[in-house]
This record gives sequence, structure tokens and C-alpha cells, in this order.
Amino acid sequence: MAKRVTLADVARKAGLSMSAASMILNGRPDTRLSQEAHERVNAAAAELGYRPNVAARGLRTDKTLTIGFVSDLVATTRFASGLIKGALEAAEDARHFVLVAETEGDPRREEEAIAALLDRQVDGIIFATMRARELFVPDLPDSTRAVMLNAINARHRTSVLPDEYTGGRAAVELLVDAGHRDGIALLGQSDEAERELFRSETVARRVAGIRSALDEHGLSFAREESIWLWEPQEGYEAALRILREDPGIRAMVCMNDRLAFGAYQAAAELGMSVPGDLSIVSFDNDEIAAYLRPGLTTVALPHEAMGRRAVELLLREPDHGQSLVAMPVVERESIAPPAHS
Amino acid sequence: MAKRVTLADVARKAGLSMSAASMILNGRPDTRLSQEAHERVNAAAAELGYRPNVAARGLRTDKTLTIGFVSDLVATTRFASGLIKGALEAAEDARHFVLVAETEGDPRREEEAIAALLDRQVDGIIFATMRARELFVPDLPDSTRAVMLNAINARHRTSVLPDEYTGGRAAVELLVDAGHRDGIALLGQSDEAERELFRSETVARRVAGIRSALDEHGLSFAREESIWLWEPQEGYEAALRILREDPGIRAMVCMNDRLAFGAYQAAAELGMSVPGDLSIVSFDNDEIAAYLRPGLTTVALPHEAMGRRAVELLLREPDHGQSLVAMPVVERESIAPPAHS
DNA sequence: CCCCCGTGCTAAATGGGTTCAGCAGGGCAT
DNA sequence: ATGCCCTGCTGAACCCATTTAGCACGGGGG
Repeated sequence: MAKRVTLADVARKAGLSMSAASMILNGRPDTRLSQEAHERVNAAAAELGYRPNVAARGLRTDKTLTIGFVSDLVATTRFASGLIKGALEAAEDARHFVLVAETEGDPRREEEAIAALLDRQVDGIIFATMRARELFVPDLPDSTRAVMLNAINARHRTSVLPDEYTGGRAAVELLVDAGHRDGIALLGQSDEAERELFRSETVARRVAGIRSALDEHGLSFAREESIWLWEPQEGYEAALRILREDPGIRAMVCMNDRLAFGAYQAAAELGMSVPGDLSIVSFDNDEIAAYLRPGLTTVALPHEAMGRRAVELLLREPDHGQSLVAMPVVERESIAPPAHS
Repeated sequence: MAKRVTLADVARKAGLSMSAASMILNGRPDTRLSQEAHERVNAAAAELGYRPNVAARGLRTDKTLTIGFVSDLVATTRFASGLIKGALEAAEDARHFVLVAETEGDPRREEEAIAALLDRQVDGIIFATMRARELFVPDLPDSTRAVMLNAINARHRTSVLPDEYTGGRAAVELLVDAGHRDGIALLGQSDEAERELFRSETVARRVAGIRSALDEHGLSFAREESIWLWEPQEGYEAALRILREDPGIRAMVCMNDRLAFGAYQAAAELGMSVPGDLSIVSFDNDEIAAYLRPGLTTVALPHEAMGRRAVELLLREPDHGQSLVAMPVVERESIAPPAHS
């Protein structure tokens, strides 16, 4: 294939200078170039299939139409790949491209990744984490914009976070609406047991939302089970314990879908049916939520919407505030009215 | 923060010309610059924290230390995100960066993505698909390298694919080693029913491997069930049908883990235990394989290794051949010797 | 007739680096 | 003393675009 077409080729073909061609192709206002010049340049560019060299342009203008996406584990684990998907979509809509780097949370790799992104003159950087947390960010040039995605940082205040408080409330409302008043357990969190621990900013908000809705209805949990690792095996064991020791449990709020998956397995083992004997509501809307039988009703982490939002904020002037993205309720079949015993 | 340090700053500080500084920093051999000049330049660069501007260098050298990753749905779905993870890791090891684009298989978006990557002067492009298939690739400049990842293309012959044939054989060997000789079902594929259909190159090889191992042992499937959509719901229904109609079934080869998940649900519903009454082996090593109880033994898709390999091939001279990556057997607890009835 | 202004366009500087041709100056052979 | 080579370095072109200052020309006013 032939060499790439450059602006010089277009100018030559149009019989004008590169300056004229450049101004016309960029649609600069207030140039006094004639109508005819416009036509000749546009025709030449179209005919030759001219596309500007982004790097060369960036050298001059400091805009590369490229943004950096630095994450600990987001891009490459299934848990939060929606973040990157949303970011890619929004970037494409804005005719930008995304340079992706994963650091696994290692500060040295993070620093190196940022330096490498700056070497490539990115217009801005999105910092994403899997578990919303305070993220260390090295110094950036003033001209480099930054947006925190599912993360917070003291210096870079523009953050995109899920609206966990409202989401937490929604989960409780689902059970209450179905008629549950007592016999509700919380699986995965016990404020008492975790007083000294801090999971993440968003988990704290989720729990606060859950408790506020519960309070509002004058209700309280019959049981709370602290679980540090939110995986199916742990959920299974804890649910089994709860259900055995406390036969009055009729509903469960699980802190994530993998715990809920474990709870399903425990219920099955005890011969309890979901949702007939046990209603379950959960958070995240993981892949497995749709695979479970019956389908798991869950309050979704809006990863794609968050990724989109982050890019949109980055490309507009970042506004230095927290941007909360609504968590949609995904209703499936895991909630029913309590059986009257 | 101050303006970026340029080569001119380094040269000035070292009291030498930019040319000298450039040659020294790039470690050019056969320049006759003095030992002392080397030391002065290196010291100046280190002291100022100089990093070359990749875009500017690329303009001259046509090397940007950046590669493009174009995929249909790989990056952003949990199914194959390992591909991107491996690619990112290998790129980082080679001090390269990755520009990611998703096209959802839309040829227009694909063409646009490739053009945009070329605008950014990438050194090469990896084309990845979720389901290994023949992928259309528009014209590329001769200088742009291409590697197909989980895909094949007539013009660009360098491909990275999972070694499905050997993987298929391995799945059968697992059952045979456990003592299974008859009552084995195949869930998800029936050559008879799918004569006219073509899923993908790799599925064909997987099936060929399965059949070759079976033949070698003089065995054959007691039952084959064609399923077009390999999802849990479909697996559940098909497995339920098979197990009801054919009580002699003692083992199942599932074409993927989601089908196996459905088979687990069907077995549970029929009061059969895995692996006591029914052994199950499967493919992919999805997230759910580890979550199931008992753990699902499965032949893994080596996504990360494939992503790595693709980058390595791209950065060396691509060799115009298919590179097969071994599929590791992940042994868990879903296979046991057949109960003697 | 001269000056001024508006119109339509171009030359040249710029961004940050790489690379090639070649320039000074010292040492050596003739 | 002349010519030549070797050493150690620099000037300038080049990559591809953007941007600013200003040139040439024609027309109108004084």
C-alpha cells in the first residue's frame, strides 16, 4: 500500500499552500479564503482519503484525542469490565481513543504507567479501581485532567461513584414492599464485628442506605453475619449457619451476588425454596445473578454508565465534585411475600 | 507543575548539541562521542528527569511503542477479558502501551477504529474476537503488522488460537481415566444435527479432538444433544431431558461451563449427586466453574497466555503461522468413577 | 498621484525529537 | 610544509501538522 497521504499532498493537489489547506480542513472561522479554495481543498482531501496524523497535530496543539485509563484490576477482571466498556463507548462517541494500563495496585507500576501516558501526551487520565478506595496519584502536570472512577483522591476531586446510599435503600424497600417485616438477615456485614475495619467508601454508604431504610420502617435485622471475603463458599457457610440456628429467617439481604449464590446453595441443602421459604435480595448484578434459578433480584452496579460518565466529565471541564450514578434495581424472581407461618 | 523537560534542556545543561544528546541517550553505537560527553548527558538527563516525547520521536522514526487492540467484544465482556489482560502484561514487559477499541463486530466501526489507530501511528494491530472466526480486515499499510487473536484471516496469517484439538482429547481422557466406558453424553453438540451449521473454527477442532480420543478407546457417546445457545438455561433443559429419558447416563461432556452449570441444576432437581451419580467435564474455565459445588473440572481457555503470545508475536517479526496455546486441565471435584449398578 | 484598507493567500516559525553530512583540529607519514 | 586520516562534535534537514505575521494586489478617498 502507498505511503500515507499528508497535508502537503492535499495542498499540492489543490494548488494551494499547506496553511490554506490546514485552515480550511479545520474549519477555521474568519479566514478570508475564497469559496473556491474551500471546494478545491475539500475535494482534494476527499479524493486522496486524507487523514491528519494525530501525533503531528498533537505536537503542535497539545491535543491528541487520546485519554489514558489506569486501573488496578478493572479492565481485565470480569468484575468491573463494564467500567472500561462504558469508557470505550463514550470515548468513541467523542472520537477519542483510550490507552489502557493495569497496575494491580502497585505504586511503582502506577507511576510508570502515568509517566508513559504523559510521554504519549494524553489529554487526560481516568483512574479506576475495583473496590472504591482512596487512590494515590502522583503529581500530574496542570494541563492534564484527571477523573477518579470508582475511586476518590484528595487532590483530584472529580469522582464518579455508584449511588450506593440510594441503592442500599432500594434493596430494603424491595423486601418491605413484598411484605417482609421481621426475620430479615444481613449477610456479609455486621457493624459491630467490623467496627475497626474499613472495606471501602462505597460499602460504607451501601450499609448506611440499608440501615436508613430499615430505620424508617421501624424495622431491624434479626441477624447480621460479618463475612470478610465475599465469595460463594463463605456465603454458603454463613447462610447455612444462620438458617440452622435461626429458623425464623424469611429474607436475606446479601452484600453481593456471590454471597447470594452461596446462600442459594445453603437453602437448597436445607430443603428451603427460594423465594417460597426464603427471599433473597443482593447487590452488583454479576454474571451469575442471571444464571441462578430462580433469577436473583439485585441492585446493579452501573459500571457501564459510570465508565461513560467518567469520560464525559474528563472531556468537558471536570467539575471537581462527586458524580453519583444511580444503581438500577434488576428484578428477577428471588423475592416473594413471606409465608405466613 | 513546570513545563516538560525537553531534549533541548538536557543538551543545554550538558553543554552539548541536541544531536549529541540524542545519540547518547539512545545508546547509538559507533558515535565517536567521548566518555565524558556520555557522562555529562546522562547526568543532565537524570537530574532533570528527562523523558522523551513519544509522539515527537514517532514522527521521525515511525515507532510509537504503542499497539492497537481491536476486538468485537473481548475487552469488555467477562468471557474473554483474559485476552486483554495477557496482552497488557506482555506489552508492559516490552515497554509498549495498548490502544483499545471495541467494534461489536460492526464493519463500519471496525474500519473506523483501524483508521483511527493508523492516525496514531501504532506499530501494529491485534485483531481479537470472542468466538474464533474468520475476521474481515480492511487494507493495512505494509508497514503495519497484524496478529489475529482467537481469529483467522486469509491475508494476515499470524494467528493465536487455543489448542482445542488437544484440549478436546484431554476432556475425554479425564473421564476414561476415571473408569467411564459407557453412558457418556455430549451436551451442546451433535454433528448430525449441526451438519449445516458452523459455529467456529475452534469448536470444530474441539469436537474433532473429543471424537478422536473417544475413537481411540473404542468408545462412543450414548447420547448427543445439540444446543445452539450455550447458556445455563438451555443446558438445564437439555440435561433434564437426557437424564430423564436415558437413566444409564453416568457422565457428561459439556461444551462449555455455562451448559455444565445448567446440567448441575438439572442433576440437583433429579436428586442426582455430582460426581457420585453423574460425572461432568467441561470447557472454558469460566468464573462459575470455581463457584459451583462441587467444583467443576474443566479444560481451560488459556486467554491470558493467548493475549501474551499475540503481543510477543507482534513485536517480534510475525511468523505467518498459527500459534496454538495449550489448554490446561483444571481438575476440581466433578469427576468420579462410575457407580457400579 | 499617494496613502490606506480590505481581500486572499503564503512563508516561516513552531512543537520535540532523529539522523546524515560535514566541519574543525590534531597527529602522522611523506 | 603538505596532504591525509581520525576523532569528536555540530548544523541543518526532516517528520507532519498548526499558527502567526505579513505580502501582493486592487479599489476608494484625499
